[in-house]
Amino acid sequence: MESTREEQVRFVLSRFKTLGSVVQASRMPELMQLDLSMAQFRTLMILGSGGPKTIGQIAHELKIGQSTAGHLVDRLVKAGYACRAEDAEDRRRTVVQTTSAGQAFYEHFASGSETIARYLSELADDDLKALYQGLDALYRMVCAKQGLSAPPSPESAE
Amino acid sequence: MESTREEQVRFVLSRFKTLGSVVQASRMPELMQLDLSMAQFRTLMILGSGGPKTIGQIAHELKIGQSTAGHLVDRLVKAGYACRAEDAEDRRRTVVQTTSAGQAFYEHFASGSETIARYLSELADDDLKALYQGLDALYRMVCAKQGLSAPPSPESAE
DNA sequence: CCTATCTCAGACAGACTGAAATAT
DNA sequence: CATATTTCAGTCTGTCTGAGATAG
Repeated sequence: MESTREEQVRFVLSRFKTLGSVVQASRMPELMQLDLSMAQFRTLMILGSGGPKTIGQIAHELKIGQSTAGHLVDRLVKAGYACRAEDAEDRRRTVVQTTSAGQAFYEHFASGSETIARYLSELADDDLKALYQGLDALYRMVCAKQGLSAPPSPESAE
Repeated sequence: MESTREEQVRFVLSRFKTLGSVVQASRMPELMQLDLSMAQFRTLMILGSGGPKTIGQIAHELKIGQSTAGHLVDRLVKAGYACRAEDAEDRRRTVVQTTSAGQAFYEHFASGSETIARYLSELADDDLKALYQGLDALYRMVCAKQGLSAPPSPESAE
């Protein structure tokens, strides 16, 4: 491996790109069958990434009226992707969150990790270790740049 | 690093998951502004991943009528994400393909590699090398499992 | 005549709004 | 009374279909 640093960066990037295409391909069947409108899809993505939200918060993030946001949530609930619960602090508020089906769908879309998982366990020992080291370093870089919470040690991994 | 293989697999997977969430977060602004319906979005994903297609092929893949597929393509063309060209072999056929804007959107969605690129170049040398080795091994595993073309050597990356 | 696409007319669903009703 | 959400018209846009027109 005698390539320059710059070449290595380009190479890693191209691998990320290719693996991204594989993950995207794994998303296609679900995307085809998905019976959600774009507005509903957006709502599901917001709930999946941002956790439970009130109707008002959803309306604000999507820049639509509360009436419309309520309708969107209605449909997500009917489709089984979201559910409502009363807010204990203020019973006027309804907190909306993903169901397990909704969260699973979001995660499949966000990371496609089930797709990766199928290949990962068959890697050679030293390749797995290398991936371990490289991804962890990348993760820590992302955390640092985004000012996220201190990188948890390997032991606390999900 | 004294973890077992199984722990390492779980750890790598959790890192993929987290990085996937970061990439997903980077997709949100575009997703919010995206003025495409779900049917149009699906069509764009098909064109982006599968290359140029005729109206008939698109209709078949989406399991809709050719009339509807034609309308969907119309809108993608108006939105600037796709364009039509005559098929040289059979001038009855119209070949539809993504514009550069459409392809860029697809790739942003599929891999989110621009997001990764921002962090990659600042990794320490040995972490970058490790990522290089690990991702390449993973890529080769994917190629092997999917019976894809023989893994190109590092030099032919991209 | 056959095939690929486009055009047209019409049914239907979802998104969205603003105003009024309800609940806390 | 103020706030969060729902309900209630009503409009608009997009999807989809099938029949018929057009082109190769």
